[in-house]
Amino acid sequence: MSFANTRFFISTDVVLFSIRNERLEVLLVAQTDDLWSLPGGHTALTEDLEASALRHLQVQTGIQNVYLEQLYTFGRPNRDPQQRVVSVAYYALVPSRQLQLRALAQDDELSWFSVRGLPSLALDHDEVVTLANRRLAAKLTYSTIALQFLPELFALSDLQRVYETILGEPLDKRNFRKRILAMDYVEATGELSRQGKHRPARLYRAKHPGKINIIK
Amino acid sequence: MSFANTRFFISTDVVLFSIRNERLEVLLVAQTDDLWSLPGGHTALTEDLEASALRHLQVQTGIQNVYLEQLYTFGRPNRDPQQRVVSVAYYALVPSRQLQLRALAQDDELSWFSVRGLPSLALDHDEVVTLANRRLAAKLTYSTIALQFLPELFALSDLQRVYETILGEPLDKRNFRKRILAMDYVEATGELSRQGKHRPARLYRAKHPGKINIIK
DNA sequence: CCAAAAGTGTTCATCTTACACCCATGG
DNA sequence: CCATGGGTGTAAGATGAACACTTTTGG
Repeated sequence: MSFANTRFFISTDVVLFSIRNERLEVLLVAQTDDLWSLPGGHTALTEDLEASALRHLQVQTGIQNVYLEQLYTFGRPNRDPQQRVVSVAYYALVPSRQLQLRALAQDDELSWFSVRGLPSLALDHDEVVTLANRRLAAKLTYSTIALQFLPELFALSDLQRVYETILGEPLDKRNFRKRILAMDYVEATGELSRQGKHRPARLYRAKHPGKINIIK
Repeated sequence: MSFANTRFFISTDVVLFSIRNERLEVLLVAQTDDLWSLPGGHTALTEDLEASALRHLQVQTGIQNVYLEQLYTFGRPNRDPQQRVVSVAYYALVPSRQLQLRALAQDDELSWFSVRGLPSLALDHDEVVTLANRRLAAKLTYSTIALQFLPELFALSDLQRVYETILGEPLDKRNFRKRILAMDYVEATGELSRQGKHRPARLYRAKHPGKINIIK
């Protein structure tokens, strides 16, 4: 087996999710008019895979400090007709506040799209998004991953909205709160939100921010 | 970025599990005395990743027709000190009957090891096995994956033994049977096992063999 | 007739679901 | 004082856990 014949390009691609406008949205990079792709690109020979994913995300979108998790590796021989590229796909979650700031600072080669209304995507990126979406929904129900969509301080109704948006169905407020509090992975801060013309909400914080716990 | 500098070796490695001697065991390939590795090796440029995993498994162990699932991609820059290799790891399950036949037909460069008693492994293969073991245990509880360890016809007590072996704890026979039958993914065949000096067991078969269903 | 594994139901505790009203605030 | 979202408990149903004896076979 010749060496030259067994060497591959590797790329890392990131499905960056956030919750905006009560929808689950994905950040995409414009390739041409009407063709979009996931942020990502070739990995350097000396670079860790995760570092590669974070680097491309940073360069192309300015976003840092995200929750990042490996999703799947896509390697069909002709997924890219130009050259053989194996793509190690990741997904990442950012709070909506953080992302609104960054997105506004970017030019219009970047745009958010609802996962139910994606434009044409390069290569097999639609497959990647679909898989990431399924994984996210599954993980919601048995982990504390939802907190990654929220800022440091949040109201329980904010958290409920995250679940409802991703699962696509309304949840009972009392049962939701009971369940979340019983899990014991958030704690009340004593602070109140005081926004909107209604009763202020108590603000909570994650007990172990950045850490994803598996529950039950 | 130069082309020559961004091309990687890719290998596929397989954690092949089976249940032997009431234990969860893994098939390893001898590298040297006292150093073992997972079956696997370089992927060819025109080859699909899954095909690569199956090919190395076939060549090195003679085993075919296994349940195979992608596990994780390992790409730390110095995981292999010789050269930069990114490893796409898979795990596979085979019924104990099938494997006994094949294993006996092989020479002694292959050996089964209990997951609690592994020898020294090459590279990061111990990490790979640990992750595969965790994934398998998790998947047992929410899918029909356990059936992949059994032959076409099996008794419910065989299935129970699979669960007990992987989970490492005894299960209540009545509750177990109730649960399995309620899930409705196996059906009685009417045949009996008639082996051993005790009452014969009814034999069941998977309703959708080869297909892994997510349950509940 | 003895040993060994197969087969079978009921009870109690726990968890899950459904459901409606008062509270605090801003305008 | 009105509109808006925040906050709270209980009862009924579903699910899960504990538990012991009879059956069928081979030797």
